[in-house]
Amino acid sequence: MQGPSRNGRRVLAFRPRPPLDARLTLARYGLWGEDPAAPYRDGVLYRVTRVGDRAVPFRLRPAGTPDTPEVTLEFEGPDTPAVRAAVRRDAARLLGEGWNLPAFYGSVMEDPVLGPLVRRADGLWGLRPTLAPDPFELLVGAISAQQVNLTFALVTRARLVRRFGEPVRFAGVCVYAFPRPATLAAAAPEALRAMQFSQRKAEYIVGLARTLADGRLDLDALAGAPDDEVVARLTAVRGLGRWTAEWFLARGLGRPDVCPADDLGVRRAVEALCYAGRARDARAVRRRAAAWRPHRTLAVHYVLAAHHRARAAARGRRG
DNA sequence: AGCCAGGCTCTCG
DNA sequence: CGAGAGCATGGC
Repeated sequence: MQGPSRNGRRVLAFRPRPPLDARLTLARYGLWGEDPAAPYRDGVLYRVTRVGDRAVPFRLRPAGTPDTPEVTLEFEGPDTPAVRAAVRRDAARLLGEGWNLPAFYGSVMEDPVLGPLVRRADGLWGLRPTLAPDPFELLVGAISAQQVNLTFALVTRARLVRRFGEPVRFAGVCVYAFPRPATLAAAAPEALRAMQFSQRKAEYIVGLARTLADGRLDLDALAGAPDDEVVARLTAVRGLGRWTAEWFLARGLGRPDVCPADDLGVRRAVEALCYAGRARDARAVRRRAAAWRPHRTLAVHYVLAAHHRARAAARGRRG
């Protein structure tokens, strides 16, 4: 798996288990503007992973086909087992390597909505939900996205990253390590106000950072807890509600059977694909999603992707 | 101009 | 409890 050093950079090449459409999976990084903690250029994703106190930049370059996927990782730093493991782990999460797509595809083959979406010819073959490499980054991103459009959410979060994150230059690209909880715990909420976070969101973010920095909550430890306990632990923190907790379960912990029905995008997608575009509330969406057990996370991801694709196509036709 | 954005907390009946 | 107000700003 380990390759030679090239241009002073370490190279790791591997073949993930198919099916995996890496381009499709990573496409979300270009959708709502650039994230300085995850710049996506010409199909190559740049990231920084932390190993101890060291910030290690790397980039992920997909190749091959969904049925014969190939990935090249390049990183800059000491070539130790710990560094290689950290880079490989983050790449596995970014590519959603842990999802069991064959089981999901087999399970929903006869579903009237999902069946057509999971066929080889549909174009979503090999799509996998990306898992956030950093749980704190995921939660801050979720708070940023509460109640505002995603473009604006990403703008505010990008300001936060540039102000409090750690810039690293790699292969001519500036990529930021997302700020650590201790850094934001020491920040003044007023500094976040200046980035156009609302007063409440500024308090939520700094409060969460303090809760984590103090050790009152250990996000990594939640990996071993059942879904409902994770939700209870997270929603006990001010600013984290059910939507954020379910998003964390799905996109942070990779739990297979979660339907974040409070999510506006999920609701719109289910309305479009299951109810001919007629309005439905979160309870109705949850009822509909019950048919997709025990693969609701993947099901929701595919419905979202299909809806997004249809909208993009409609925009393209209009000009 | 006005309404909606990938919610959440707080208050009140 | 369930419903409703307030939050702050950008885009259509």
